[in-house]
Amino acid sequence: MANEKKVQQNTILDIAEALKLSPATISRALNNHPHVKEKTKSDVLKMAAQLGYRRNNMASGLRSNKTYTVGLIVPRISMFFHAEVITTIQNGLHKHGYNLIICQSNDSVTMEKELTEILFSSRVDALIAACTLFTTDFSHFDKLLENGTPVYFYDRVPLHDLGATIIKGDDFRGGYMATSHLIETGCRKIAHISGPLTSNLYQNRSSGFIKAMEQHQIPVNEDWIFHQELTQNNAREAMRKLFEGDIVPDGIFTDNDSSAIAALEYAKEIGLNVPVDLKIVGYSNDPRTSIINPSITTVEQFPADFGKKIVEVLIDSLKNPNEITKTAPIIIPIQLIRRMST
Amino acid sequence: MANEKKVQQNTILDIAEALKLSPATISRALNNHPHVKEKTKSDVLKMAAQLGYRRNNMASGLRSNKTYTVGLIVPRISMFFHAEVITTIQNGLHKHGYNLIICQSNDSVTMEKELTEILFSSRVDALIAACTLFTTDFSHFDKLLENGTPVYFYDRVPLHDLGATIIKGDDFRGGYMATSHLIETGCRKIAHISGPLTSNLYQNRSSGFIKAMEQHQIPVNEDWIFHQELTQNNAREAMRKLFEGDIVPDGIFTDNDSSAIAALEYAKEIGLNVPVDLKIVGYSNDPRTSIINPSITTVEQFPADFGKKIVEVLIDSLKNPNEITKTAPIIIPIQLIRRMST
DNA sequence: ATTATTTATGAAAACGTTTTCATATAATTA
DNA sequence: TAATTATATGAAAACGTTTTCATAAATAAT
Repeated sequence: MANEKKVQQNTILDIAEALKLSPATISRALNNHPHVKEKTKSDVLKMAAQLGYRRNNMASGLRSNKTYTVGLIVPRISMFFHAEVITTIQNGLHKHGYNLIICQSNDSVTMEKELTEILFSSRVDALIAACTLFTTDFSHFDKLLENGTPVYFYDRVPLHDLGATIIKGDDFRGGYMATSHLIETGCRKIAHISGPLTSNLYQNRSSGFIKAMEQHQIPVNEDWIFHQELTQNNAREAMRKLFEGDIVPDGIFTDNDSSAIAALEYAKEIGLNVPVDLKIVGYSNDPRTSIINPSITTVEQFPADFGKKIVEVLIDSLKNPNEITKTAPIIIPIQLIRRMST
Repeated sequence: MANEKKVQQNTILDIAEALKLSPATISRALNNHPHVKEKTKSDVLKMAAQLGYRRNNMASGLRSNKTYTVGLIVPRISMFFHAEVITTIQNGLHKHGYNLIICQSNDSVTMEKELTEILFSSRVDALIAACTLFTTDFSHFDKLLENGTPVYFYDRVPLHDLGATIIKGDDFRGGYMATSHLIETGCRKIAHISGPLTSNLYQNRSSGFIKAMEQHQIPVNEDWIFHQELTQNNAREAMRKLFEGDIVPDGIFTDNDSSAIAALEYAKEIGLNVPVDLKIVGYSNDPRTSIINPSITTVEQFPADFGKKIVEVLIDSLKNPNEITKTAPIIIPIQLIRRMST
């Protein structure tokens, strides 16, 4: 295909010539400018269709300084939560005529920085980011903010104010409810498998855990709180440690569902009966939690609500660029989904 | 944030002025052009960093007619197979300095057409597409091809030649192996839950199914082959029909894993023992198939191999745009993963 | 020392739009 | 009818690069 003769693309000048009009009028007609005759508009549209004209976004964006493109940086699109958020955002933006460039950081800070630079180079009209679990320095976003490009952080958000809009889940409440539920179903010896404390997510879920424990006057055993990357291997390792001691837990709250699944599988392997001997609560309502046997109690985060809210505030501030849009963090409520594991 | 004073971005002219050089030299230095002195290059790079300069991709792309951007259209990023392919492609392209714009068609033909137009407007250097199950008219890709933009179809590909490169799984062999496996484990009454015949995927998997049956001289019951959208509901509906008759199947081959899961759950609900009473084979090796009890035998498609191959041929043809790159369809091998359901 | 070649730089055009400013025509008002 | 206003269009500049062409400076060849 590459060696076939390339067909010259028609530009606005070709339409202008065909209709004996100036390029300015063509541009205005195509952009539905009020000061152009209806007859002219329809003529232009007809001719554009006939010539197979398609606007060159680079030329347009260069001149008008608007790209109608939003950048998105996400750790991994294959994570169920993010896939859902992205889908909602993309469909929402599409309705408003905006496109989305989706990038994955693979949870690497270096990659996140690089992608931010690239998206700035592309002059996206706005940037949405779910940061790496290890991002503590957010200065790579400064360039965008200085430039007046709105930035939206969701899920994994900066711990201090940057002048960006923040949309996050109610992680404290999630941790609190998950733990309270374990306590209410009879657990007294509860372990917590959590993620790195560099992330707001795990800080808050852990605080919720501790709050629930204290409120029910159950002593918190520091050795039973694990802050580590939430991989299946790490979860198994934690389980091994927990169950090699004299006193073993009767309840486990994990900060994601992969860990909950790993914990459940480990428990089954060592002959425990879940939920009789051990109860487990995960986080995120990953589709796997409802399929595994026993199904796992987890915390629903409503990713579609994240997406909807992001589109709402983003479109609002793109449509009214001069308004003061500094808002307090937006919190998306969570809900405990009770299943067979508790 | 939007109302803060916008900082004027530095351009190539600012660097030129600061160094008392012409913009042409700056451009050449930044692009590592051979005809520029080493000293000048390093001066320019230093000054660019100092001024926080970042190339404007629109200006650059407009002039040079290269965007270093590849478009991707996919039915849904949340499908495990596609998520894996995308991740591999993105990481691969990134290494070569290319960016990826990921778009979802939501399996809507209209959306697919619209996205194709938009990506053309953005003048992507290449387009990768996994089409809708219902795409039979591929003329919306013509524009790109006429323009000399290479197009790559993977997984769901056109049935006739378009002048684009095709990368697909060995669906015939997948269907054949899955069915043979059922037969070899003792099944004689085998049903097939397949997708719409508008897609090459299901045509080929079905052919593989029939071939295996015929080869083992097992009569094919047309009523036991379902061609419908592969939703969980449709799968349950098919199961209901299959098990309301006098003769019921002892083996089921479904063309995706969601259907296999639905079939398994239905079987459990009506009191069947899988794999004793009924054996089930799915397709795609979705993570859920290894978690469910019993785990489901399925066909691994090696999405990462798809991604790698696509990047390979794509980069090759972008680097040598004038070579004849017309290739025969590239077939990615599959592998049967045996699990507890058979 | 002169000419030819290589190396490094600059001036200016070009990419395809949008937008400002000016102006011609049509419609309205005095 | 003349003056004013509203409507519709065009000319030309602008956006920030890259690239062609020309040329100056440095080096090599005669």
